[in-house]
Order: sequence, then structure tokens, then C-alpha cells
Amino acid sequence: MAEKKKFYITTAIAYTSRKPHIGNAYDVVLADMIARYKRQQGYDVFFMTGSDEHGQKIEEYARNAGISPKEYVDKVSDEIKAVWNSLNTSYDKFIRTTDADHEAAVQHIFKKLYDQGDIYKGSYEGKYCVPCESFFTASQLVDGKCPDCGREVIDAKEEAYFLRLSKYQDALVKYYEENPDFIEPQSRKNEMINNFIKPGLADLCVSRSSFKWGIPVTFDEGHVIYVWIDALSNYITGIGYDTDGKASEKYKKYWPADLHVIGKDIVRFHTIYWPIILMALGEPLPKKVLGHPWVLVGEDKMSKSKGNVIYADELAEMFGSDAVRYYLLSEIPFTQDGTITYESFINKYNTDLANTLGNLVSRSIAMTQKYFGGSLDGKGAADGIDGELISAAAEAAKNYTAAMDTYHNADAVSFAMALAKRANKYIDETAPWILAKDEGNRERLKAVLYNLLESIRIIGVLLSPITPEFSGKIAQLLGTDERSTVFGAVNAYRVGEATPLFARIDAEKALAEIAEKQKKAEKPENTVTFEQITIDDFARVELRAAKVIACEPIPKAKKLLKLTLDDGSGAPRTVASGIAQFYSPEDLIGKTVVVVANLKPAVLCGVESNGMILAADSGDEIKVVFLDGVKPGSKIR
RNA sequence: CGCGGGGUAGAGCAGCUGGUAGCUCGUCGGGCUCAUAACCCGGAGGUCGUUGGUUCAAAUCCUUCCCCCGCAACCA
Repeated sequence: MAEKKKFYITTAIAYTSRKPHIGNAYDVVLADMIARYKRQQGYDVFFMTGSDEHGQKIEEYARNAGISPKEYVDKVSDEIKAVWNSLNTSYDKFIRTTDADHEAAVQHIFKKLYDQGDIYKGSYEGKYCVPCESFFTASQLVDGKCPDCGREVIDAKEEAYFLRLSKYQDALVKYYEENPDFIEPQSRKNEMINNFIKPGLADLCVSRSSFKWGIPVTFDEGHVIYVWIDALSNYITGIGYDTDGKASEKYKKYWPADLHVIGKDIVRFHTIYWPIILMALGEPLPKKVLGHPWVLVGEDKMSKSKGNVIYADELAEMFGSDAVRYYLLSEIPFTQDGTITYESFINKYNTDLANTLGNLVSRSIAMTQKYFGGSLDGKGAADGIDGELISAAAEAAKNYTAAMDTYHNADAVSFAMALAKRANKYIDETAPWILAKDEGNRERLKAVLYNLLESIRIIGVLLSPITPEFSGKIAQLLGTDERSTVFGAVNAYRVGEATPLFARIDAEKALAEIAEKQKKAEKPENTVTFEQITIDDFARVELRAAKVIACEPIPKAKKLLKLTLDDGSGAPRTVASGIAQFYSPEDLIGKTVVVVANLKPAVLCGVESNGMILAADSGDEIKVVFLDGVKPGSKIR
């Protein structure tokens, strides 16, 4: 017997800083759908997901929570698992980067790369932003704050280990050329080449000594392995890779991965760093990286500070896992970001799942019960009108398969749904309730119902990677586990009792319920704790009133305005401010603002900025703090 | 000229290897009663962002400009 073809699929591992939202869940749902589909196609599938549990941010969160990092990640990792489970995901393994075998393997990998000269010890001079967990090179960062979040960065002159990316640059480009489908969608490949590879790859810092919560470098105390080699390696350590040459049978069987499913934000790590790590290890590269878009809430990115986070498990609890899966897999486009709101979710649920699908099942089963006591023997008397339905079924299966094979899941779903719509129409065309009035039409009526049940059966099979629970119920209701998508594969039916599979949602009621829930949840979330400072700390900041005497945009800078201030000292002071999107120069000239007078100068877009002006930042909007009738130079305390 | 993506009916999208502009929701009207106030049919609604060009023919190819969004860069 021929061995089954293997298919190894992974998701990004979720960071254990906090509970994952529905955008994170999309990653896993998408991968789960592909895994289920491949299993259905006869592949020997291994599907892995997991959690990424190291890093300074976690160390800090744990400290704030008053528990150890390990306790913290144990808790969050369990939460992640619970969310994944609530979505009925069929992963074969959940790896944690704190697993002992993973940690050991990563240490071996690091050592091997070091021994062969791909990792070298250098020193890192730069700045580090704690919340963003990012380093910035001297050229990237001028002086002061994180370019990502604008918060304070700390000096990070430290010894560190670097991975020689440059050495493998040409090989990587060659791999891209030889494997044009390596990065999907294609547009993301251009981004990688143009933005990162063409300018030349800078060696990557792969260790840290500024915090402890990471996998220690075995041969250099005080250093821990930083995210890249730790997190990315999960894809091979999780199936038993080790550098000792005694990789497990599982590894030999499944590696290289057939598909890494990841969010578009980490495409860079998976298509540049990860292949290079593997090349350095002498291991084959993954076949494909699928960088999917994001799930937005309305127009916005989901974020806690905006208070618009939607959690997958909460939705699943209210509406069922199939509903969440169905929404994500049918509504998120292949290349563009998709959106979710509670309204759109409920709407989609009602129209597709309740009205079109659920009702189709319900009415078909009910008629089979009513007219035949639930039993259909044989296929009845065919009629020309059946042909359209039957060919629609064939068409649906064909189109569906083509779409699924290229991971165009939303298209695949709509092809399956098209059959449901066609079946609803077929009921209208054949009007079984009229046929039922004449005993002479018995065989014809039987054919109509048979055709409907066959259509439903096929829809159930097609949708099973998307809505596994529903598909299981369909099979049970129809009393058959026939998996063929060929019309007519079943000879007789014994159906169960009709019960609504997707009950309609009362939108108003549901939305009110959700609003109520959010109100309750809001309170504790918003109690932000600030680190306390002494009055002496505060006194170190010198604030002064200053009048704007001139203001102009800075060419090439989208966000910056150059302000010339009278701060009472007699000499004009130049300050750059990132408010160009909210203020035009005319808005500011003549106004009095608050300036931080003793801030270290910094060069921004070629302009030397001496200080900063105060403004309120709500996240969406920035409002400069204006003073009324205050003399320039006045001290503010 | 940093790189890339996008601008198509009220909303969300497809079409973009050129040949009468399509889908879902919404809306208006009709039909049916097996079914979860569900289902089926029909109508209204778009000069396909803008300018010029190629062509017998362009939403689809080339060009100008304008917006939006990622990434990158500068949110002192």
C-alpha cells in the first residue's frame, strides 16, 4: 500500500503576554481549516500550534502581577489553549517554548551555530524599548524615545551575540527565485525583497543580557537567547529535531513544513530569519509561508486601549464555535484585511447559517418526516428539472476544491453556500407540498426529497473543515457518514427529527447583552497602575511657557512640524513636534504652549529639536496644550 | 520621486490573461406556505478615483494627478 502523503502545518505561536483576541485566533482557525481539509484529502497531517513564552515583557508583567514568570506564562498559556479549544481546533501538538525539550534543543542549536561561526559575539550599542521589546540601532534611533511607541528607551550598550545574515543573503534570494510560491500572497514577497534584502541584511542580534526570562546561553552566563532562535525553532523542536544528528522519526517524516500559517506582521521573520537559521543548520526550508491579513474591528486595529477587543471564546460561547469559524473563514479576504463587528457577525450568522443553511436542512428533513416518515428507499422518479441541481452540486464541489487547494477559503465557502441556495430554489421549483397532495406523484416526491438530502449531505461534507460541528450533526441527522461529494452516492435515507441547527439570533437582544457584558468588564481593565515618582523626580523636568513665533512643515516628514519658540530666554528655540496630522502651521503661530526646556537635543529628519511641547494623546487624536495669556518663559510646576 | 497594496451601486467585496459591469447585505415590489417571520422571483441603484493615450473595443493595458491603508522613515 502506498504511504499517505504527509502534510506538516503550523501556526504562529501566540505570545503569552495576555489573552489572545480574535485576530490571533484567526491564525489558528485558518490553519485548522487547512489541516482538516488536508486530512479529508487523505494526507497524513501533523498540525502544531503553541505559545511563545519568553521575553522581558513577560518578566515585567509577571513582576507587576506579583508572581513568577513561569506562573504567569502557565496561566496565559492555559488561556490560549482554552481559546483555541473553544474554537474546536484539531491541533496535534501544542508546544510551549518553556518546554524542557524545546529549551534544550534551542541551546544546542545556538551552540552549533556559534561553533560553526554563524553566531559571533559582538557588542550592541543602542537603545531598547521595554514595552515594544525592540532594539534600535544608532542610525535608527536618534536620542531619547522609541520610534514605535514614543516611550522612553533605555541605554543598551551590551555584549550580545549576532547571527550572520549577510552570509546567506544570496542563497536566500536564490531560494526565492527557485520557489516562486514560497511566500503567499505574492505581494508580500516584493515587500521583503525591496525593503530588507535589497538594502542588504544587517546581522541579527540573537541574545540579550538585559533580562533573565529566556533560555540561557550555555556557554556564556548572563546571556539569554532572544526571541528569534527561541521562537522560530519551535517548528522543528516540536517534532523532535536536535542538533545531535539523532532527530526523531517524527522529524524525519514531517520536516520540512509544508505550510507556516502566520500573520502578515511577522512575514519578515518567517521568510528571512527563519530560512537563514535553517540554512545555517543545514536543514531543508519550509515549502510555503502563508501571510494572512488581519482582522480589524470596524476600521481599527484591535487594541485594549481602544477598548474594542473582541475575544473568540466569548463569541463562541454565545453563538457556537462553528459560527465564529464560519465568520472568520468566509469574511476575511485573502490579501486584504477583513473586519468584524458584533453587528456584522450576527448579520452574517442569520443570513447564511440560519436562513440559508439551517432552514434548508430544517425544511428538507421536516418534509421527509412528514411525507415519508423519515425513510427514503431508492432514488424515486427523476425529472429533467433535477439536472440543474445535480450539476450545481458537481460544480460546487469542483470550485470548492480548486479554491481550497490555493487557500482561498472565503471563495470555497461561497461555493458551498451556492449549492445551499440552489437547493432552496429547487424546493420552490418542485413544490413538494403540492406533489404530496396526489398519491400518483409519490415516486416523484421521493426523488425531490432524495435530491435535497443529497445536496445537504454534500454541503455538510464540503463545509466540514469550516464548520466541523455542524457537519457532524448533518451526518448524524441524515443517518449516513458517506463522505463522497458525488451526487447519488447514498441509496437510502433514514433521517432523524428536525431541530434548528442554527437558531436565528435576535440581534437587538444579543447586542444589548454584549453591551451589558462589556460594561461590567470595563471597570477593572481601566485601572492602570503607574509607577510612582518622587517630587524630586518631577522637579528634574523643566517646563516653561513658550510662544510660537514661527512654524513650518518639515519636508519629507509626514508627522513633523518645525516650531520656532520664544521661551523668554531671548534666543529662539527650535522644536520638532509630531503633530502635523492634526495641526497646520497657522493653527499654532501666536499661540502659547508648554515646552520641556531641559530635554536633550535630538535630530529629526535633519532638524535639530531642542525640547518638546506638551500635548494630550488619546490614541486617535493629539491635542496640544495651549496656555492663555501666560508670559513666555514662565515656569510651570 | 523610499517600497508595496487599494480606490467598482447605500455598505462589504469579485471581476483586472481587454468584448454588453457581477455577488452578498440593505432597499422597493411580487410569489409561496414545506420551513427558523424563514424560502423563491423581479425592480431601483454604478459616467468602475482623476487626466491623457493604445485599440474596432478598457473597470481591465500605458500615462498624469488626487485620496486611503500597510511597511519603512522622523511621531522630543
